Amino acid sequence: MPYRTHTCGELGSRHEGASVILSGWVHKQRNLGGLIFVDLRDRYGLTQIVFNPDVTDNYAVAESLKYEYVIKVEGLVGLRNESAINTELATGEIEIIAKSVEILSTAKPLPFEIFDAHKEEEDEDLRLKYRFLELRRERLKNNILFRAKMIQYIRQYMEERNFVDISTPILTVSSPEGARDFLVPSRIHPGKFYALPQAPQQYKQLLMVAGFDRYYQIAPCMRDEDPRADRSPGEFYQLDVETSFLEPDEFFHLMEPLFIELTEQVAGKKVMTKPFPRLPYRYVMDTYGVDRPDLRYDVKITDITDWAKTTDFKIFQEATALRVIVVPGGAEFTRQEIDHEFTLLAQKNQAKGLAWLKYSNAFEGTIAKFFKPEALSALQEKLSIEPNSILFFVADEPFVASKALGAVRILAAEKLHLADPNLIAWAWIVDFPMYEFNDVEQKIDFGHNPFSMPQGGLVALNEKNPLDILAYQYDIIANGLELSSGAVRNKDPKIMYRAFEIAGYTRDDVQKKFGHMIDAFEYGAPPHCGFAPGIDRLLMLLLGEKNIRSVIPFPKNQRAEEPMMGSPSVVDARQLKDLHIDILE
RNA sequence: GGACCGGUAGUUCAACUGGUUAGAGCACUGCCCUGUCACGGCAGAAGUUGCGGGUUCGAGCCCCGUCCGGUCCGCCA
Repeated sequence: MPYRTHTCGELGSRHEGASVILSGWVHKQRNLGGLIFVDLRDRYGLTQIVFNPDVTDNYAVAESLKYEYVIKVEGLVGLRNESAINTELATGEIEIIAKSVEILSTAKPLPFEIFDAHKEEEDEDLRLKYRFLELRRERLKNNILFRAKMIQYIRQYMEERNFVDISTPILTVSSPEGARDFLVPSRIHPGKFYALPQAPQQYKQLLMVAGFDRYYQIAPCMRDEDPRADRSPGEFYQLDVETSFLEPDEFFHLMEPLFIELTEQVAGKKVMTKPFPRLPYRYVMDTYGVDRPDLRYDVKITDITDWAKTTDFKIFQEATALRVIVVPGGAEFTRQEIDHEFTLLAQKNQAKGLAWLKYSNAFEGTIAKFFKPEALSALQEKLSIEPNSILFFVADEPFVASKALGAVRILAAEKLHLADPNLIAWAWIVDFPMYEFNDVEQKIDFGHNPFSMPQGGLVALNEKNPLDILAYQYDIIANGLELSSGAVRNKDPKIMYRAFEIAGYTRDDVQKKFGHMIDAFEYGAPPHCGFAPGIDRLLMLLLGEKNIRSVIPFPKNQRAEEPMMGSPSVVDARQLKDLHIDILE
């Protein structure tokens, strides 16, 4: 006898009278005394079972059922009476009139209920410890199913475009740049360590040298860094992509439809702007104060330093720069919110203060009296302010003003719900600076990826101020999330040596750390570029989840532990001895 | 490494300005109920208020320390 002839999600009125067998979990039960209803659940759905002492051979077993028992039910598909139809349920037109029931597995009382529609979330550590139970819940289950569907869609997209799926090593070598490595001790080589890959960056470039031309991989990446709400602790997956013989423009054209299709067809949401805008890094930093702005709402930072000079308000007049954002609908913010939330936030971002004016029919606010009517009407003309708006001003260094207003912009949008949850505003951020100044160490560092090609090549490196050199480096962003950075790679040994030299590395350093890469580039390296969007972040974006752990089947907690399996764990002395490791203390 | 918020029954939350025996929903146990679908009704069990110390006539509440969790900063080429 089979365990089931159908799943719990597929039976309907067309099956009336059929003899069926279903297996699944007892999701809900309603014992009316002499008649028992059970909602039987599997991953496909819910089906109502009716146990009736006149029909069910072993009714006593039905009476003993508890939540989350696994049972097998044999019975007939019956049409429900008109009044008993449940329109909320896919199988709500029918029910199974049970002839017999068998308990396949019992269940202890649960640490939390699976049916959670009306409850708040339990402590996350508890949910992680019983993740196998939380995965039975509708929302998490659907997220994991969506994850599989999205990955399948991506693979199909890539395969159709001649990309080759290639696995790169998990046990690899420690890289001196970037994040902290997870290390794996070697038994055969005392005192030596493998490192888990932070990303298959170097391998994918070597694959381009090998001639594979279009590579992709759903690649596991491991980094020993502290987590965030949008950053998975320890490990995460990237859609790792690299292509040869494509200009950045061609690369964007090749990949952009994937994100449009994922948005529209897989997630059922709307794309804000097609084709995706390409915004230079300097522009977005000035205009939005961050390098991954949420573009769903049209609130921009405007520089009004020229206007400030014409006023009599000293703080504005004497400022290096004055910048402003106009938030439509912001006139409703209270003094409490302005003083204790917005101002504090601006100060946390290094601004000395935050000035504000409300505008309805006229300008209002504590600083309004400092301005002549002509100055205010000039401001209105410049900014075309709609009634019921609030203006936030920061007078400071230009960069500080934009950064502080960028944070204020995000908070204001959250409070006013300016961002449409069904809209995804994709954009490419381009022209990242090749280098940036490290204030702490007082030296020039690579801005992002040291393997990026500088714009202008060797000439730019030799002749321009390093801080003015741009890289062929781009990010893809959406709704305030950075999905990926990417770049045209530097494949010219001469340019590499020079690029590293500017960041303070000697020829010897480069030879030691990246000698194998340079060596490879000396045997025929095609021009190549790529990127690596985070799978988990992509899911957060498409599902509208705020926490990255709700799109990962078995995530780690903030201390990088997995409470269910108990990792990381102590190991046997014997294992340590094999690995030539002594634990200090 | 740092900042902020939190920790009360299995679980989600209450408990007034420090005041008698720490309450409620769901879950759990027992009984009743033949058309429920968040079934209903009656009864019951369930607590070292994270832990340690202090202030007080009296602490879930105030203070100090500590542990744990979440969010953020640092960090994440």
